Amino acid sequence: MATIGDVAREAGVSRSTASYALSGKRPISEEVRRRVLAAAEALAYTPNAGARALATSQTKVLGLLAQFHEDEFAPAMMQYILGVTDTARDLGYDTLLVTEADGARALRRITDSRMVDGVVLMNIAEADPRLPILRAAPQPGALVGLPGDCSGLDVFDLDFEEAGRVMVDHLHQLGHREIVLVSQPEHVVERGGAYVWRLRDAALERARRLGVTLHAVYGESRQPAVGRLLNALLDAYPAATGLLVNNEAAAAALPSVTYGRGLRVPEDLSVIGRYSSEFAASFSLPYSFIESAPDRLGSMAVRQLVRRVESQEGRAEPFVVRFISPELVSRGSTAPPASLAR
Amino acid sequence: MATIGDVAREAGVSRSTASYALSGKRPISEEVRRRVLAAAEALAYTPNAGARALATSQTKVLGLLAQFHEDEFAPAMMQYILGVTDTARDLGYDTLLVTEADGARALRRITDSRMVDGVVLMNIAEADPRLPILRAAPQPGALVGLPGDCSGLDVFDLDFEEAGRVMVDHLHQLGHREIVLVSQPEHVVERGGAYVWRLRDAALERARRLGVTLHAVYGESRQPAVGRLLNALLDAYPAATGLLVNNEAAAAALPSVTYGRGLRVPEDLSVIGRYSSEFAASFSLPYSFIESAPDRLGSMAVRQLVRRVESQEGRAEPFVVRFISPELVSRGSTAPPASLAR
DNA sequence: CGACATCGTCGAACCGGTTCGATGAACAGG
DNA sequence: CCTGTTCATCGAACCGGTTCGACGATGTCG
Repeated sequence: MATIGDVAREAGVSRSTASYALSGKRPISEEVRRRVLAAAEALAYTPNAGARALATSQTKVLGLLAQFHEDEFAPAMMQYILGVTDTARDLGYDTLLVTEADGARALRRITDSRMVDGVVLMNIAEADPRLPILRAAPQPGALVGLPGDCSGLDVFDLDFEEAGRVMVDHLHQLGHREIVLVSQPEHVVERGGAYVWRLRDAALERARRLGVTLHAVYGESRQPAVGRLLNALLDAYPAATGLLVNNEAAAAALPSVTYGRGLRVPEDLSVIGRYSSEFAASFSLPYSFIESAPDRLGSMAVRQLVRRVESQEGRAEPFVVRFISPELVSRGSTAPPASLAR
Repeated sequence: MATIGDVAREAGVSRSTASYALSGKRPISEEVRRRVLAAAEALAYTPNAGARALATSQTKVLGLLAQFHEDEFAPAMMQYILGVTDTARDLGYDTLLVTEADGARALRRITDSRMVDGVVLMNIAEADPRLPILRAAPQPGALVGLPGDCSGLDVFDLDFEEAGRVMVDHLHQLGHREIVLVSQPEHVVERGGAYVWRLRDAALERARRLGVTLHAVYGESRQPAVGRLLNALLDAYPAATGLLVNNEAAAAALPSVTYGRGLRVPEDLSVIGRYSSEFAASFSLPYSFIESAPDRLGSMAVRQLVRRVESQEGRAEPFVVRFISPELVSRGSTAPPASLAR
């Protein structure tokens, strides 16, 4: 493999001149520049990433820490990851994907060893053990997900509280007065998945103010448990006319449950989900839903991260906490309850 | 950040001695070793990855090239990726995930710059433009998926031909004589997705020999197109009693289609899919299926790759092409056709 | 008691880039 | 003609590890 020394020899100049000719960081005569570029081309020269990283303290690699828990729904993750890798590449960075169970140790490893210029953290928990490590790390970081303490970090997330209110408002306006909200499994909450109760508590609060009865329950993340749970819920609350689903697995399982019970959507039951449009398309979900915009969130996190990485102004800027406001995408799965129908 | 020079000074020894004490590559007195380890601990020393890569020509990073095409089903990809990253980490490697559209250029970039010690390629096409680059690269590579020309490469894939035969045999034994096979969209085949016609052609051949009528058609990868297609198929072949689905999106969409038509599985229609058990669980699919074992394939590819990376014997070993034999996981979605029922 | 292994440690070189200060040539101005 | 710039290029140092050969202090043996 050709080194810059080989290129310099081929072009008949010194190594430093070759370097400057290639980087353009100092004026070089047209003649020499041409010779160097020709030599680099002829030898198929590509700089050695390790050597460059050592010299410049820049790796042009970003870390992406994603955690896959047994009770989470892996397919929904893909869109976040693609948002990050695609945007990173557009900005000239490669992505180191770390899925290690011990996220804190993994984060320490890749930051301390200087493998990455910055890190994006996903699956943020309320009290995430990775955050103290990230704050102490020499590289900047960005979060997709809102932790309890955002200090010293850039944070991007869907506005789950507003999402909860939008869902309740929408059904209330149509005339619904008894609604069920299916959240993620209790495990997700115990692990610190704050977004679950952020949406739920906001929804409960809004329902209370509007005089709507809202039954908020934990869901399951797998079949057949999630199907059984949905059936049990519909049995337990026969008067409920609306169903809010903040749980991808439950949303994916719902069509077969309603078919099985002979329920028509929206005539017998109005449904609103919360997931990405990609997810909706993949799983053929026929429900109106709050767009969770995973690709946009991943992309935003990377852009902000790269700004901090690349400029000292960026590094000094105040930290941002940015919420995407929930957009309700209509698929016609809501209607006034049967009791109000003419 | 502490360097090995800092550790050496703190321990009162030379840099080389500190290095040997940490690596154990030369005998070091117990006393000195203790001092060095204590110093490293005290200073929270972590070797700089770039410097180490430069010195040893080893990065301890593997590249993972995955392509996401518009008309493919992204959620099914996740399991392959996890199989690779988890196994890589077990063996001491991190994973650089590259999803660039121009896979050939991306491959050249990460191999030429020596960012990775080896590469795993996914979504292999019959005549994959990345293969010549991989063969010329200084690092070894492993494929998940079977290309037209396997020379000089380690290849891992499901035995799709056998899968096609198993599916047909199974339905034939139950008494089915007219079957529909839904494959991936035509685009996937045009792009070189050889696994599609490997399964299809083997199934057609076996059906011919058994005197079974097999209608092989291209599918779609999205809703609502895939749902419409399934309905159209069931209209077009009313006498068909069996359905083979080599298409994740079609399998995911099938439950609502059968419910919608009032078809019972397996009484009115026997169904066999081809996907992973993870996928089946995520999407609540109630069908018997050929296990595509993405995590096992990813894991096998990484293990073989690491063997080649880490030993000169491994590097010299003959190249392997290894097929996972298709396992039919029963979910009770097949039965004798209604015409034979007592 | 001197020659010779053995053991533990050190210094220097190297991996392949980048970057700073110095140097020499060409040229303008006094 | 001499001085002072400007411009292009070079040499050397540096980033932070690893590794080879050498060297001094022991201990062993004749």
